[in-house]
Amino acid sequence: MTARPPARRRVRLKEVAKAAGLSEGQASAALSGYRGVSDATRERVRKIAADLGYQPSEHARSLSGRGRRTTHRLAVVLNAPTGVDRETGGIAVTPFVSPMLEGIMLRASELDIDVRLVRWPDLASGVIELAARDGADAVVVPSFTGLSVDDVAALRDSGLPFVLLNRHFVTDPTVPTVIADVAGGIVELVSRLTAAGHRRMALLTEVGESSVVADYHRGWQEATTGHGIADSCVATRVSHADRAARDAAIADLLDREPRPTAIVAVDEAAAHQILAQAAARGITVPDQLSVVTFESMIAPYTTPPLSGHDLRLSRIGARGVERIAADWGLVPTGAEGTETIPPRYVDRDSVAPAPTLHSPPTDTIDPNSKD
Amino acid sequence: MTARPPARRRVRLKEVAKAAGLSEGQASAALSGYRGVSDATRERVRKIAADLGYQPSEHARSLSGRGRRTTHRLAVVLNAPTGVDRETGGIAVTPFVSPMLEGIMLRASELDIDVRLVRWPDLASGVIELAARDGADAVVVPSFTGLSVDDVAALRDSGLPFVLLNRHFVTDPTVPTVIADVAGGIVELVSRLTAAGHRRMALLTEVGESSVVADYHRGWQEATTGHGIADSCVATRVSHADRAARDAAIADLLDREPRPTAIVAVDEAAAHQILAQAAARGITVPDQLSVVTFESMIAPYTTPPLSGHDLRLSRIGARGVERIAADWGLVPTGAEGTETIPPRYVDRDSVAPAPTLHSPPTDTIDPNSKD
DNA sequence: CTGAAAGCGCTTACAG
DNA sequence: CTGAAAGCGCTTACAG
Repeated sequence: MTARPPARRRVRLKEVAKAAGLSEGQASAALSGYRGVSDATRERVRKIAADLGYQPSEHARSLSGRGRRTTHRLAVVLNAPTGVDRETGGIAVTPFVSPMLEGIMLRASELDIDVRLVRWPDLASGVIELAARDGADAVVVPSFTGLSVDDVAALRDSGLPFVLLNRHFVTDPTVPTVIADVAGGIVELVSRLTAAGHRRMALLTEVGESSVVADYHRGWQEATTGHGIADSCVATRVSHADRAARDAAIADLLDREPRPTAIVAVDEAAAHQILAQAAARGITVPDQLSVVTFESMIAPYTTPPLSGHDLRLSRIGARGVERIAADWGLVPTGAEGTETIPPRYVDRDSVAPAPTLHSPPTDTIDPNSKD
Repeated sequence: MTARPPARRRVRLKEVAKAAGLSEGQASAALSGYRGVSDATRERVRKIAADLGYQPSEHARSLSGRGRRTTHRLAVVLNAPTGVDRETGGIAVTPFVSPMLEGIMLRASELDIDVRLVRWPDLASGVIELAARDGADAVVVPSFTGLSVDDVAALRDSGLPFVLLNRHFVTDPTVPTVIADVAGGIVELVSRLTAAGHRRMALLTEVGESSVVADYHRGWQEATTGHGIADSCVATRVSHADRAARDAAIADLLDREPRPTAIVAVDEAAAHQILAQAAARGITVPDQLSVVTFESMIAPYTTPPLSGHDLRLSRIGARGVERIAADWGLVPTGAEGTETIPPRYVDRDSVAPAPTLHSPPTDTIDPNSKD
């Protein structure tokens, strides 16, 4: 049991009104209503309320009136399989969701918004239930991999404002969403690497139907084709949950002949594994191999530190909250439909110009190699 | 603007009652009241409510009755200086608070509890205000470094259940709190290192008045004294925010003669810095120097991977929520007062038996050294 | 076991 | 600009 003394009696509006010699309606208007009240009395009532320590009940407030400005409640819907946390014994959040959630919480805090995490196997009916019982005033859905257009329709039907995070529909750009511009990031990255002389590159992403993963591949396709190096580049999908499979895919990449001179691993743990396997093979990074990632939690601490794009996921979470807040009139209205946050490239130490030798180590060096 | 169709009219209790041919009071009792209702009608009303899609209003629920079981709102109070997040432009959460917050969110989600982050320079008045306006039903305070006994008194006065995380008062063990048993962790660690032959050890902690830091030093004092090696051990406090100072302190530790054979750096970024400086000096880890940390986010990815105690901060957050939930009758009552979560030691690769040479490298080896 | 009423703490038409 | 009343959607005494 935690400490709990007798709760102090709360000050009600009635008492404030009485102290001010006014009716409740008057006091209410003076304090928060839009009804005309003379500045003098308004000021007087404010003062009295403050002195008495009056705090309006949020429940009464939202029950009366037609949903006046009160505290807003935001539901953050997590999709089912995020893994079990052995610490809490409950659900755990993935490395991708974690920073988004932090951005959500922080921005919500600044805007006085309550947040509730909810977990529904069935998003559609769940959200409608939430809406019906005052359980939430809006919904934000981070990284809902399996989200379908039907789910979005149900979301619309619920009447609740909503926004999708890191999930979008190319077929319907009007769906409110905030995503990282990973396609743009990949395009920029391929240009950067190409400029540094790289021709043989590899992309390693997650399997699954995620729209974000699709973006990586779309950007990759565009960029490598644009630079005329599509034939010497390879894009691999692997399940990061299956460590053995992931490590085998990495080994395969490293043992290829000719070996890629640059590998882009979206997942930073995979990038770390590339560093480890490269070290085991005597391949030096970045001299013989450049490695880039799209995460930035452990990147500064690997050997060498991993260069990469920071997806700014906490910013995405924060922007999601702002989109909702704009609907509520809490902040100025900004973007509509699909909104894109550009990733930010951070150069650490794992990227260097392509090695001039482009064949297996046994070959001689050809300094004039152009492929 | 996000999508927002005309909100569907909600089903009210009155309509359920009418459909069932009962009064509102009857229907209410059948659905949720403790008042006697025949099983037959209860079942019938339930069915009708479900068919109609009835969802009780949480606002009405908590406004009427005397605070019946409805959704609970938990305020998480963050202390002021947690740093500014350049991503969100708002406050950011420290590496210590982040996992606690995640544990809180996750466990709260499972128990259907809303969470709101609040940030108050003045904890006491803030909490009282929260309580008065229905802004929260309980408060959890993670890592409130500057928390005083006066603040705790104010917390008690608010009438809200509360729990402190990672902060305790030895002078008053009845204050509800959940902390990591860092003193116990240090004692265990010193025993482990002593058994591995280490005699010259160093502890690196944060400056400041934190009760947790005090625990580290208490455990260190106890353990090194108990093993009779207090004279050859050193405990250093440094501000981790001041990188230059931190790095200088680490350099000082590494350049000492004789050099410590084991360094315990609570902060893992500091431990990483030790690895980096050791590598620069040609000191091999773990052969010539063992390094241990008390965090575990980047630890698996450094070179070599850092051994260390996992403080299980997300578990601490989850337990904090459970303590509150027990107050609300949501879960069975458990611990009272100060509750301790033992850290878990994870051996990676940065710890080895002490090197037999105990003098500067220029000396000869004395295999019989007993210090 | 059941009906009809009062009331939770506010806000907002509706009259003056 | 101001008073007095109605009502938000529920629950809980209070009578039968």
